[in-house]
Amino acid sequence: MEAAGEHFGHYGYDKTTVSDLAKAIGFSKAYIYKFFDSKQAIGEAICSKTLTAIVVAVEEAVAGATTPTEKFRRMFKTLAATGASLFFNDRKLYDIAAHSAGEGWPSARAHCERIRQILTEVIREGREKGEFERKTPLDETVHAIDLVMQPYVSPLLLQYNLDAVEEGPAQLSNLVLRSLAP
Amino acid sequence: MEAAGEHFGHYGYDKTTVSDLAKAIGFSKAYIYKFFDSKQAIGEAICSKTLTAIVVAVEEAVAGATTPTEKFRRMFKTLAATGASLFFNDRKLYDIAAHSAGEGWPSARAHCERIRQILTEVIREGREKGEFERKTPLDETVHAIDLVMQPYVSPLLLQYNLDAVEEGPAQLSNLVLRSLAP
DNA sequence: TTGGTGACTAAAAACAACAATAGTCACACG
DNA sequence: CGTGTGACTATTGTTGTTTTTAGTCACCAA
Repeated sequence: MEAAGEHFGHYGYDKTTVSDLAKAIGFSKAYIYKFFDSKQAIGEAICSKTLTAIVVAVEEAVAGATTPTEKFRRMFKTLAATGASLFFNDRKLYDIAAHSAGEGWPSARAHCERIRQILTEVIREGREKGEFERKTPLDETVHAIDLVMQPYVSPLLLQYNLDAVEEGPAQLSNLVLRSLAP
Repeated sequence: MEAAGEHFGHYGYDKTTVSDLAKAIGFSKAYIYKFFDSKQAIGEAICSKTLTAIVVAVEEAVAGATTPTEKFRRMFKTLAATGASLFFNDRKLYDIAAHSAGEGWPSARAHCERIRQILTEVIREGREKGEFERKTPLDETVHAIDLVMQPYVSPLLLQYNLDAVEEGPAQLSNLVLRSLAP
C-alpha cells in the first residue's frame, strides 16, 4: 500500500507496473496477487485512502464549527479547497480519483455517500435547532443540496470547476442557506 | 453550412474532411477557406447553430409561462431536456458541442452567456413583481443560480449528469425558488 | 499448511512505417 | 478584379508489428 501510494503518486497509475510495486517491497509480483485481486483493486485502495483524507478534512471542518449554518459553510468550502489542493499538489493521485469516479468504482461511490451522510447530519441538526426550515421532506432537501455540491464533490466534475473553486462554494452556500431559512 | 451540418451530424467532426464538404457542395477545398479560416471555424459555426436551437427552445418555454416562478421552472427543465435530447438523438453534434465547451471556444461561451441573460431577465422580472426577494444583490443571485444550472447548461458537464436529468432540474428548481422567496 | 516464486499466456501498450488531411499559394478563367 | 482551383507540404492519423504488462498456475521451502 505504501509503495503503491509512492509510485502511483509519482509516476501515475498507468505508468507503474505491478512488477514495479513488487520490486519496491522486495517480493515477487505473484505474491501481490495474494492480497489484491487485480491492479485495479490496488488503485481503488489508494483511491479510497486519498478520498478518505478529503472526508477527514471535511469532518474536522464541520466539528470545528458551532452552528449548523457555519458547519455547512465550512463543509462546502473545505470540500472544494481540499479537492482543488489534491488536483494541484498530487495531480497523479487526483487523476486516479477522477478515473475512479468516471468508471463508477466503489471507492468513489463510497466517498460521495460519506459526503452525503455528513451533509444529512448537518441538515438534521440544523432542523432540530430550529435554524433550518422543516416543511420540505428531509430527503428532498438533502438530495437537492447534494446535487448542488456534486460539481465539487466528484473529482470527475471538480476539474471542470476549478476556476469557480474560490468563489463558487461561498456563493452557493449563501444560496442554499437562504433556501434553508425557516 | 448545410453540408457541414449533414456531414458532422452523420459522421462526426473528426471523420469528415474538409474535402468531403467541398465535394458535397461541388467546389474545391481551397474555396471553402475563402469563407472559413479553419476547419475549427466551421465546427464552431455549426456548434453555434446547435446551441442556438437549445436557446430558442428555452426562450419559447419561458415565453409560454406566465409567472416568473413558472418561467424559471420551465427554463431549467427545458434546458436539461433539450440538452439530453441532443445527446441521445444527435450524439455527433453533441460531441462537437461538448468539445467546444471543453476547449472554451467562443460558440460555447456565447451559449452560456445567452442562458445567463435569460436567467437574469427572469430573476429581474420576478423581483419587480415582488415574487422574489430583493435583498441579495442581483448579480450575486444570478451568479449563484447560474452555478447551480451549469451542470445542465454546459454540454461538457451535462454528459455526467444524464442520470439526474429527469429529477435534478425539478428538485433544484424547488431549492432555488425557496432561496428566492421574499 | 503457510509463505513465496519463476515461467507462461493473452491482452494491451509502444513504436515505426505509411497514408490521409488541414491549410497554403501561385495561378487560371471570365 | 472576383471567382475558383490543382498541386504542394507539414502535420496528424492509421495500420501492422514488436514489446510490455496484467494476471495465472504449478510448484518449492519451511
